[in-house]
This record gives sequence, structure tokens and C-alpha cells, in this order.
Amino acid sequence: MKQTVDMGKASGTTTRRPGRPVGGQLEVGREQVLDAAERVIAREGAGASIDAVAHEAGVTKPIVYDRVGGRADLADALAERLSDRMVSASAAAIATEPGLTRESLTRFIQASLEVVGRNRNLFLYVTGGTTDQTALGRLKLAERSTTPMTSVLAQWRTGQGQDPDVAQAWAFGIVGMLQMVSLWWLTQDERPADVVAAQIADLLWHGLPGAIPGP
Amino acid sequence: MKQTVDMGKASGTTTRRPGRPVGGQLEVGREQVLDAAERVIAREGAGASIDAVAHEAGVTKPIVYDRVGGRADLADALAERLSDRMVSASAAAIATEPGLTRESLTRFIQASLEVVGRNRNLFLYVTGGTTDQTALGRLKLAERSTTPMTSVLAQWRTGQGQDPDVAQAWAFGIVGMLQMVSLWWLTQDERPADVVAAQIADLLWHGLPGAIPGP
DNA sequence: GAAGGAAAGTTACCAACAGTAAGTAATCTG
DNA sequence: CAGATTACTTACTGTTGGTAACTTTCCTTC
Repeated sequence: MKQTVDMGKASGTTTRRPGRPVGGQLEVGREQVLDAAERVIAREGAGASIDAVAHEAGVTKPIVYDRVGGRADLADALAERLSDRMVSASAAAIATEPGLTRESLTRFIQASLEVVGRNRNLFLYVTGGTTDQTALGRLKLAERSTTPMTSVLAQWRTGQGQDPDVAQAWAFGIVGMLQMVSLWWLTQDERPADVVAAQIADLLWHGLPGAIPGP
Repeated sequence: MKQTVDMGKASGTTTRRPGRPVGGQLEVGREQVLDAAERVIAREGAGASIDAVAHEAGVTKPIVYDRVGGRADLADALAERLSDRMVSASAAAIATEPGLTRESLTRFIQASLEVVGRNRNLFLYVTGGTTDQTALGRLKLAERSTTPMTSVLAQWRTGQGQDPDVAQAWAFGIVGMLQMVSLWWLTQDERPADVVAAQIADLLWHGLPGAIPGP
């Protein structure tokens, strides 16, 4: 890498030249930069640098900073994408029937796992460390996933006259459970997603004493 | 910082000199370096550098590398310390009675939360990002916490003639839930740990339909 | 008791990377 | 055609993880 292409002129024929947009040509906007970041991360792993992202997008570093901000903002934006993907896949998995059953919960979890499996490196990039204040960044990612879950849970609780205050804690707990299980599952090849999903659904559905009799 | 003290001689009077250990004097071993790392992190936050750790320990950087290895190893070692602290606090909280009840589960979770609260920055350092492969490092931390939990769960499952294979997935799930809830709780001041612990215990004990009636 | 070796550390360095300032080429406006 | 504006690039700074090479002391052996 690094190429050492520093001499000002060079670049043979038609150089990409500064100035106003060429006209109706392809511009490199925020979305293109994020797409490029996803490609680099998918290809080269979670350790991708801003330079690598810029190169993949066909631009230089300051453009990346202009379009998406610093590294924390990049991670945020990608986290947003990934959690949107997870939320919509999970929502689709339980949309076939009203209410929640053990089976639809299993599908919900399995869908979430499969999105992680399809976005392995992106998941590692987003949940893993990038900047110094990553932990709180991860919380932000989680927050996006929890928002719809929280409102559903709160609605249910309110519907039965119970304190809806638990909804937020539960949502964060469930998201954390899913994240950790996903991470663990990624390292366990040969362990089918549907089996793990069913196991976790069992726990969330029946609770601990549902399977473990007390003293 | 940086001091710019580069001139070879200097240093006035009694310089710390290399060579064999001075005798019965204090040596700087692995534990001292880890202690120093904890102090720096507690004082200055999760963004502490290796240099800062070395300085706090009164040694230079290569010593840190000799004693604990690189940054990933440092995070590992600190994760080990923190999870040991959490495991023993949690174990103590449920040791007062045999078997598991909703009340002892609540105390278990609360103890875990309180350890996190007492080691705020260390928790953020360990669960947050440091190196590029942090996500897998976090898995290792989790693994240490899950090991005792897995064996307990597996024992229970086996005792009732059920597949103990779920134990590992459940343990990772529960640890992930606790980590995320802890992280969220850290940002919510004025929310008492015992309340949150009771809420999470409710979820883990009764399961979702225990509180949310089906369609 | 001097010569050789092994410890134990320090200094000084390198490479990589996040982030930014200053310069430059095209386009638009008058 | 002059000047402002836009949009981008080059080239830099500062920090930090990690390491190589040198130095000093102590212990051993002849």
C-alpha cells in the first residue's frame, strides 16, 4: 500500500480535476463513501483505515471527513445502516402473524443472526473498537435497535396495566444478548443459526425456571 | 508531555540505573504494571496510552511490553481482573441460599451492576475499543465470565435430563445482556441499580410471556 | 582479580493513522 | 476577462503502538 504516488502532475491521461461538478457526472456523496467503507471492511476486515476507505471511494481523505466526519461518525453511520438492516429483517420475520409466539421469536432471533452472518466484518467493525470512546458508541448503535423494541414492549406493558418503565431496560438487555450471542456464534462454525436461535428464544420465552426447576 | 529530555547524560544525582535487581528492592512486575494501568484508566479514562501506563508504573514502555505484552494483552489481562471481580461478587450475592430464586437472581445482577459502577472507566476500557480486533477480545472477556455460568447451567440441564448444549449459548446471552444493561445503566444517573436489577431479573425469570400475554 | 557473559533497562527510532491547513484548478458571476 | 466561489488535492502535524540497538550492572569463571 501507500503507492508513493506523490508527484503532482503524472496520472497519464484524464486526471480527475477539481472544481465544480463536471456536470451530470457521478458525484461522490455521503452514500457513496459509506458504500465504499462497507466494501473495504467486508474485503479487508474490521481494521480498515480512513485512507483505505477514501481510496476505495476514489477520493482523498479530506473528502471523507467532509462527507461523513471523523472515524467515530463513520462508525456511527455504518452502525445505523447495520442496525436498520437487522431491525427490518427481524421485523419481516415476525410480520407473518400478529402477536408474539415462541416460533416468531425464534424467527426474529434467527433473522438477526443471519444479518450478522452476512455482514460479518461490518458487525465486527461496528461493535468492535475503533476510537477511544467506542463503548459509548456501541451504546448508540444499540439505542437505534432498541427504539422500536422499547415502544412495542412499553405498549404491551401499558396494555396490561403494568409499569412500562421496564421496557427500555428489557430492550437494551435483549439487544445486548443478541449482540453477544451473534459474536459468539460467528466464532462457532458448524453451529446452525436456527439451533442457536431456538435456544435463545427458549430462554427469553420461558425464562430460567421454565427449564430449571427451583430447589 | 514529551518532556524532550533526550540528552544522554544529564539527570543530576541518582539516576535509576539498569542492571541486575538492586537487591531486596522493589521490583516492577506484571502485577504492578497492571495496577498502574488500572490507576491510570480510573483517573484519566478509557483512552489511556501504553506510555501513560508505563509512566504511572515508573518504568519505560518496553518494560510494559515485556511484562504484559501489547495493548491487546493488556486489555485481556484487565478484562480478566474485572470479570473475576464480577464473578466473585455475583457468586457471593447468591451464596446465601441454595438454589436459584428470583430474589437471588436480582442480587446477582445487582452485584454485577455495582462492580461495573465501581470500575466505570475500567469497564469502558475493557468493553470499549482499543485495538482493531476488539470485538473478539470482548468475546474473550465474556468467555471468562461465562465459564462458571455455563457449567452451572449445564449441570442443571443434565440434572433434568435435558440437552445441556444450550448452556453455553445461554451463558453468553446472559453475559451480553448484563454487559449492555450495565453500559446503558452507566449513562442513566439517578436510576438505582436495584431497580434495574429487579427489572432484568423479571425478564430472565419469567420470560417475555410471563409479563406479556399472547394474542 | 580481570575477562566474558547474561540480565535488565533505557534511549531512540519506525510505521501507521487520525485529523487538518494550505494550495490549486475548474466554474460561475459580473 | 477579473475576481469570487467551489471543490478537491497535496502535504503536513501529532500521537501512539511496537521494536531494535545500545548501555549499564551484576555474576561467574579462569
